[in-house]
Amino acid sequence: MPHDLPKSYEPGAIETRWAEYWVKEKIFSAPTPPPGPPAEGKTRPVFAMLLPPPNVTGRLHMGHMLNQTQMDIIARWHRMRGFITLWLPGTDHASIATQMMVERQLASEGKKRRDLGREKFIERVWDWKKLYGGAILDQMKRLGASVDWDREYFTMDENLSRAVREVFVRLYEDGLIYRGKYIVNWCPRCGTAISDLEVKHEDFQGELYEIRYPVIGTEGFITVATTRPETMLGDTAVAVNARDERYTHLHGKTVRLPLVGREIPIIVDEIAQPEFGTGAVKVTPAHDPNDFEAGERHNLPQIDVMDEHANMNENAGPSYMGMSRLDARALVVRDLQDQGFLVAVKPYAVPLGKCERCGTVVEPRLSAQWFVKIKPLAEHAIQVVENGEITIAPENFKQMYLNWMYNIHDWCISRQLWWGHRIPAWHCQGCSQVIVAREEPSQCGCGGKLEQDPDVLDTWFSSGFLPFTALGWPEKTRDQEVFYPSTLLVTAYEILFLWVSRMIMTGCYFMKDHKQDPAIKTASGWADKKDDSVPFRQVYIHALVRDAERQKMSKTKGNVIDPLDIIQRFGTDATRFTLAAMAAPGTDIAFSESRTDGYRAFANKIWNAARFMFMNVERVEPGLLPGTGSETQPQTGIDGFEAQTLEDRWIFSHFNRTAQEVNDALAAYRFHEAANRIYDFFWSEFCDWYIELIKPRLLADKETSGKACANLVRVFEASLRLLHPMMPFITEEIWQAIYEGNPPKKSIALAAFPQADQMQADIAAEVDMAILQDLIVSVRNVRAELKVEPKVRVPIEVFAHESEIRRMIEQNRGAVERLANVEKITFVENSLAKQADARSTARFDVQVVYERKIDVAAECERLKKELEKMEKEIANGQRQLGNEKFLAKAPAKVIEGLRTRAAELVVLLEKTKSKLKELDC
RNA sequence: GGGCGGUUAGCUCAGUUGGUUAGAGCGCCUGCCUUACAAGCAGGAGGUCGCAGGUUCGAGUCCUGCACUGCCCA
Repeated sequence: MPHDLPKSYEPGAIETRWAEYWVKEKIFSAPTPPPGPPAEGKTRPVFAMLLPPPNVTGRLHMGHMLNQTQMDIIARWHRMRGFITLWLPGTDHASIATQMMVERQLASEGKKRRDLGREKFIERVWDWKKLYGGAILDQMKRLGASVDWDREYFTMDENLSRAVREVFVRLYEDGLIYRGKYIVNWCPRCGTAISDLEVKHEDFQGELYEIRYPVIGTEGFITVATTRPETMLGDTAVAVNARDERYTHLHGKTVRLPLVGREIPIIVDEIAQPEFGTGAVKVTPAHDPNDFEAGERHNLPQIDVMDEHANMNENAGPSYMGMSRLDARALVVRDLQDQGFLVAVKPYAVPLGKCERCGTVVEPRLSAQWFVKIKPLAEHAIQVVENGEITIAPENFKQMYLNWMYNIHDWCISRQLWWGHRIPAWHCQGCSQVIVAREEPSQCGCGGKLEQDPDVLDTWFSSGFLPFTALGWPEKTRDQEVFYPSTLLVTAYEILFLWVSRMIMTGCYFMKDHKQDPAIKTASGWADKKDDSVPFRQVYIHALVRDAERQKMSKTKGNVIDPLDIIQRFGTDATRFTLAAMAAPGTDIAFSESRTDGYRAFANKIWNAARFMFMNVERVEPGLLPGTGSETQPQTGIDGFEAQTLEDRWIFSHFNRTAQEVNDALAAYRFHEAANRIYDFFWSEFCDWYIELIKPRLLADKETSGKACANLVRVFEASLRLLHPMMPFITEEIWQAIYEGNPPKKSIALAAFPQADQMQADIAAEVDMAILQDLIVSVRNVRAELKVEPKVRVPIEVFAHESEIRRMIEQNRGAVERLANVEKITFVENSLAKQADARSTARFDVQVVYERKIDVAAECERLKKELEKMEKEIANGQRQLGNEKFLAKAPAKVIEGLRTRAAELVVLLEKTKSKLKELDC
């Protein structure tokens, strides 16, 4: 890495180069530390994190990018602070999505999955996976995600499949998995059951139909209301509410089901809400989950009138058989009308459940499925969050989690698909016994032939165990002792129920007796945690990335922002920085390119500052290196930095303050604060002031320039380390260049993250510098107002309130002259406040000596505005300081601050007034 | 129906447990190619913090109500 950086900052070239380097050099591999005390003394703390496995069919989207950027920042930050950092990557097999991909491929060949047969089809899926499956992981590499590629897993790998089988069998043996015929969410297009969480609800403008059923033995009718008239063909009762007096006389009667002719009872059940519709509802146990439960309560028959494609079957009767749900609805309504049973059709907002995957309207369907009995698992999972063994941030998601957990339902885990973990259950063709086993049983006890259950398991089922299966479970491994529980899980709130809650439930269950290596646990800061069964100690929920108009991105809306496109245009560093800087906890991110553009400018600024640095190193002292700066252990300060001047002391103090704030912000997952703080430090402090202030020293004699240049390099190098987790690429590029390709570590990612130290704060330097900056800005301001030609150097007169301030300004007069374009500074003995074109602060007055007249009217207006503001503030201050209660109750610091300010304001007010008088306005 | 959020500068958003003068980026206006950077530099304008009450010595921040708006669950 030579010092001569290209003139323009081109992120593309440097980013792909380092992304490849990190992978090739295995910078992020985390070898498992052996048991027992470490050879080199202290036990290193551990930071472990599981990458939420992207779907193997997936392509990187903004959500991934935000998620991974945040994880990467936290991972790199820990690694640089000396933690053994394991970030474990992998992909999940995504049963439905992957199967759909391959089916689509087959369709283009004019084939169907059943033509191939199960075995051949699965072979095709594996072929597909090998060819296209890893795409998203390659995209991750472009992001610089610092995962341990050596440990990459795929949820269908042999060892993970075995673990899933083990889990299933144990849960079954423990009575937590059962099989039964229940109403499930059925997707007629995918041809499989799906879980509650995979159904997305939305309201749709439809109709509420009122249908009258003749009451047997009377001339009367009972009118029911329904949004799904076609299901009446499967009705087995009509329900009314006990407290609904309108129907009391009908209790115990039966009705004749129109179109079908079946005699069905009127039942009394809470399912009928007097306020809804007519107060009476039809009961269709085979086609509605609530009706199903009512049917159980009243022992009603279940008549399934549809097939797996949601077409009407023979139970629907010959007139409707073979029709789709919607066609049947139309015909049923027409027939009801023709036969005089239709009372009314009213517009109604119908809630519809749609398949998350394909958008087809879900059909509640009666079928035999496998379920997890969830309540027993939920108990512990509620406990560990309630008692803080797992923390969820931001806090409001904790409540969301708990609410959901309190109301959790059993989980349907079987899917009628081919691709996935096949359920390890065998059905005897002879005695219909079900055998659940780890290995395929040879035959049933009755001697009958066994057939394996055709269904596979929900993909989330297997993902739910990853925290321990990815660490070698069911074997007891050293990896588990070291890395379980993991430290942190970062994810979007959408995944909170789908995945996070399930990991907590299963982790707590299967790792109940697990103990983390106590030395590592203590070193990592978790000594106070009692429960090592949890899959992670902390959960951080991040926001959603929306488009610039705050719309949720969706393919159908066509407003999807492709992160790779943004990266292409602005660079990964700028894109990452945008996401970090906008990621205030709890608010969604409206991604705006203008921000990214701004952060590319920031990267460019860093680039050019580096060029400036190298230019000087080459001229002043080629071969100059910073202090080592690269111990594995965190270090404070800037190695080798020797403060010579005010600006040296100032930048050193500010660097320390920045390090403090960045560390604090990251510890609290306040990414935007960390990002903004670094941005401000690097640009507004380091570039705008420090570099400008040391320029003369860089051009001075050899000794002075050598020292100045060394300090410049040292602050720069330390700043790069501070920035590295946010902008890994540009910092690596420049850092490597500083060491001319021979750095003390293979990567800046392995160097030490700057730590703060109270002792390095230099308040005196900060105060002096603030005054100096104030003076320079004042002069620039007056120059602009007087319309002094930019190139003209002008003399100024300065009155300092205190001799120390005067001395300080004298010592730094060169800075004032250079940065404010001043010819000469003359100190005067009396206040200049009366001078109309002077600028005043509580510590000094400054006047530019220039004959050009000021714009009196404009100046008057400005001063009046200022005066008004001051008076308001003074009044405010006086009111407070004159208030006994305020003095009694407010903290001393606030009172003192207010008094200091009040004194300043008195001075300023006088000065402003005298100027106004002088101007005669 | 139940629950959770949001409303601050033209735009996008910060503002930690109430505490001195409410901030940033982009945009806008004025002037500069000052040899690191025009992806830049210097200066500037712009806000009764959604509305109405309340608590407090003190409210953008806490409480109540209202309006608009987004999301989750059923």
